Amino acid sequence: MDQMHQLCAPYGAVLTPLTALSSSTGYNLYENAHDVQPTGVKRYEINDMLQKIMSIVNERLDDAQERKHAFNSHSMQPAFFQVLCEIKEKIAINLRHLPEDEPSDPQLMRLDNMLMAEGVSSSSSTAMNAVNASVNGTSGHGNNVDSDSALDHSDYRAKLAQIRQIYHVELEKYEQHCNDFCSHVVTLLREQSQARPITAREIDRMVDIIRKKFSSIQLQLKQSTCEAVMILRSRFLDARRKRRNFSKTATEVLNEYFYSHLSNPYPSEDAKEELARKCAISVSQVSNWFGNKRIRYKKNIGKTQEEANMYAAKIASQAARQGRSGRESPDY
DNA sequence: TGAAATGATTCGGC
DNA sequence: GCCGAATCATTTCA
Repeated sequence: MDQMHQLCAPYGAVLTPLTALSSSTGYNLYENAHDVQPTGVKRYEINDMLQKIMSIVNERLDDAQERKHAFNSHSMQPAFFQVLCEIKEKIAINLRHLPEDEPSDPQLMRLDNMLMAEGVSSSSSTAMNAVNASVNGTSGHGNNVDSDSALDHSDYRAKLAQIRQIYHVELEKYEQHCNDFCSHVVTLLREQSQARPITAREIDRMVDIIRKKFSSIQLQLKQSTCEAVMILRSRFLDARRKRRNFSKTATEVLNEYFYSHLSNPYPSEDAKEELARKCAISVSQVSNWFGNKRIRYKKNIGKTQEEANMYAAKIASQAARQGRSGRESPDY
């Protein structure tokens, strides 16, 4: 009887279900040890059975299998199963109180979106499109760097492809391990369901729990992949690292505009577009150039006077030439 | 090789 | 959203 108490102690109030066993199964466990149950099973047989259960973990697998078989075919097995059912009914976690579907992890969603945008977690063709868009589009520094950056871009693509490959290999490994572990647990629980009450829904629930635990590994993988992509991007696509001076012609065109509009060196949007077109750079580069020029002109107004005079003379001679040829000065 | 020049970015103000 | 100012990162030049 003590062993029965020890066995059931972790389950909490064991005496009640065991008492209930008396009425529900017809076995009276609490009468004296010499009593014989209605089925003819003596109380020491229960102790014997429980002893076997307790010692099963210390045994070799083959012996354990043998004992398990003995337990399953034991005449008291249905009664024991019934006791466990009643214990479970009283103390087990009620699945109805557990949320069925937890909302997706927002951090995981962000990482997924980023990996998708970077072309890491999408299909190969989509991935390459994303990579191309990222290389050609977001660098956004005009075309003055395009001619000699093709090599860098192919290097960038190669390294991104490497990251993508590592990510997929690791993800596959992770999924394999997760599936293996889940199927192992399912097999184990199904086997155990012969000895203790486990429903299919509870097994599914357990699989869900395991998958959620495993998802932290997935999160870590996605995080480190994102970090690798970020480092790669900053190394290859950082504009400041890729800075090239504008062509001499472009600088001349910008300077001509600046010094011919010295009283108000703020080109309109249309003028910026026109200058961008003439200089073969982007509008934002024109804006940057004028922003820098205004500040640096102001800072070094004495030093830049010579430059100002030079462009003033150039503009004047151009105007004179155009006047002679009957054409008006350029209007941006 | 170090200083100057230059294009881009960031940040606060309007 | 544009601008001035400060700063960064790179290129150019003596």
